[in-house]
Amino acid sequence: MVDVAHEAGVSLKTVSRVVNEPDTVRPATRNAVNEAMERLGFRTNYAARSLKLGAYKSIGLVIFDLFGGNLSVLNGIASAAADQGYAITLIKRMSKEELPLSEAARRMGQLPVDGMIFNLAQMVDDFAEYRSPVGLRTVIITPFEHATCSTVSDDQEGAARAACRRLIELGHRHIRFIAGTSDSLASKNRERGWRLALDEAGLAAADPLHGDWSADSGYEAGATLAQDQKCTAILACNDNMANGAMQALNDAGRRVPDDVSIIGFDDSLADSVPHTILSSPSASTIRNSAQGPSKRSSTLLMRSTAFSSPARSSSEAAYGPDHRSKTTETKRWWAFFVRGTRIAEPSDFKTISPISDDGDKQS
Amino acid sequence: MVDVAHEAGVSLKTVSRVVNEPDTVRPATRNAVNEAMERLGFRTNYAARSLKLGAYKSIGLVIFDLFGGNLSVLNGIASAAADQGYAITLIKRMSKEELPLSEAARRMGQLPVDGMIFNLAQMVDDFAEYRSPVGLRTVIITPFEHATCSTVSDDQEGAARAACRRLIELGHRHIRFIAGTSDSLASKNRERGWRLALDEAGLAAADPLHGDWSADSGYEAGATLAQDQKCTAILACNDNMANGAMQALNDAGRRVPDDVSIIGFDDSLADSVPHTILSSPSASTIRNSAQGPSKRSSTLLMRSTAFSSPARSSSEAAYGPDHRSKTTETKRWWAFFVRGTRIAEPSDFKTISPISDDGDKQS
DNA sequence: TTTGTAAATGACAACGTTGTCATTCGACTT
DNA sequence: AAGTCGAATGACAACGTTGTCATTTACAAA
Repeated sequence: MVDVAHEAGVSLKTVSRVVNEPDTVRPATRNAVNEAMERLGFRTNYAARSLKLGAYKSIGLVIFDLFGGNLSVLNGIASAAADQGYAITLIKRMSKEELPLSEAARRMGQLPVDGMIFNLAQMVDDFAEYRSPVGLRTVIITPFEHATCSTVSDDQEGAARAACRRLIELGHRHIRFIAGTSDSLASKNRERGWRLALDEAGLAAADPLHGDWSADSGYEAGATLAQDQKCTAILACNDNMANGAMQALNDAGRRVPDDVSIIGFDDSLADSVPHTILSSPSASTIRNSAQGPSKRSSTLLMRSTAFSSPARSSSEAAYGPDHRSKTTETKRWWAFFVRGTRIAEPSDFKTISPISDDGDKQS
Repeated sequence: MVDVAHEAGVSLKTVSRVVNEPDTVRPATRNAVNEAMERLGFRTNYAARSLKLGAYKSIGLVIFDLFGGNLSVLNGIASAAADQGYAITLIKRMSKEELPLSEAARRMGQLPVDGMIFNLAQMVDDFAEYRSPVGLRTVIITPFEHATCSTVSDDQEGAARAACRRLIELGHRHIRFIAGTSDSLASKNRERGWRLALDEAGLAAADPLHGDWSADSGYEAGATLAQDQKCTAILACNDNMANGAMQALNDAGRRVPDDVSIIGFDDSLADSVPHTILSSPSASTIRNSAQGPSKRSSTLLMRSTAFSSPARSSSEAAYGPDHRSKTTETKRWWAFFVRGTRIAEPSDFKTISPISDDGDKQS
């Protein structure tokens, strides 16, 4: 910058102004400075600026893998951050055990970020006792409340419940559930929603089947369910498994959606990864979007880390306890989708599942 | 840090040493400092450190969307970076037109990164005239050579060629191609490889069909190809389309793989997004991994931006021309996969496609 | 106890920017 | 032409860390 100032024959501060508040400097001067910058290939030194400003304009994202719903989260946060001129800095968990919250926070604390978002797809051991490093706000995407951190979550339970309710309204009586991996929070909550809807209707919940999110595991579950002649509807915990189950049912001679209705959850990027629904023209599924929590969490974070005071110098301000408010939100961000298009209300739903009410075999 | 030093009764420099080179400070002192840090919740200020060191230990990644192969790239770079203690900072293109290289570079130049990687899934207008900002090395993942930037690329052409060759070896004579979107570089190169193999064998290349990566478009193409009775093998530009085509063929009464062999390309994360192959138990496909270029490009970048001199002060060093070497690499990083497992050589391949050599209709 | 030597520690400047506040400039009024 | 006032610019310190180099300390040998 000193070179630019010299080249343009102005002071350091003027160069700074041209960069940050061009309106306050005369056009002639501004042009001179801009030309000098161009000539010298000047780029502002981000470290120095951050040092002065006390903020990085970047939020850290700890994500546990790059798969399904997590991708959606990454996508949503990247977009929301970009809108506010924030960058996102990514830490990905490598192996299953590797990254408890505290360790992730420690690593993130080393990086130039103003705050961080944990996308907690599965429960970790140190969730309860985790405390965010002072001065580095944490927002956790999880359905559980945390003692000190804000949490945000899509209402997966409500989504599953609504879907299951709709199936019940349509006359289904034996609705089975294909769960995801047992460590998945989303799977747990969807299962809870499914049970809830059945309970409300006074229906019994047959044992859920357990998959691992893969279409293969869905196929396996579907093969088992094909034996259950009573079963006329299946709630699968993601679309891969729904797809697999559908194949298995077809292979077993049970038609989808004629004999059996299948509803899946799709956390993939709705616009760019339309694999399940599209890959099988005869599939009947619902989607729920996971973009809500990601957008919300980044907003939360960016608001709270917005440039408040130019620079915090007193140790009290920098290291003192974090008195900012904590938020706990579990909202309905999900929505019903059929073949890529959003369904306004579950009432539009009947297109999905023509039901043979008690026609077939139901004793 | 000054608070920690005061609390522990030592100098600033000693605190710095405890953080960076703990071995050089006596255990007693070290403990005192560590306790003080603990008590005060001290985190090193990354901006200040970077300011002194002249490096951020972070690489920027410009990615055009979060889909298919790009995901794989993100994954690979994130892993490689983490191994070296680097963070990655992500910029995602929002809309189709939004982000030419120069604009992306400008934005990235604002961020605390030591270098950047462009994952160029499609050709952009300003590719040729793009020049990386001085002091901020660029590596581009693309099959094209660039005048000043290093480029890295998986040999997509070679992969398609090898796949097509294998089909020819197996007796196929009419092998058709389903292309991806026309702006895709990968699609272009795979098409080239397909043509090459056919040329080499003296076979004619029927017009390629054009999809948009979606299974729907693959279905459509498959429906068309089902009419072509001569066609016994299909090379689809990704697995989604392969899957769609397979469905269409099945629906048209042509069995896969009995009547028609289908080979797809899968750029998804091989380990975590096994949708196509797994979703259809009867599919026969190949995969090629895209992790190679991502790993290589980040290595390239991290090597070239490694802490050379503690801090660059002279304007010559900071803003002078970039004399570092440029690399252009197009390697065979791809590999054949069948149902999730790697096939050592195309010779293991015959399991895929039982062929009715000239039995059927081939005049 | 004294000396010699290596290890441990400290004082201070510097990294490149921006905030504060003082100063200079330019244009408009009288 | 002098005076006035706001806009434009500049001088300087400060942000929190680390490198350099000087100083102190600890310990072993004499």
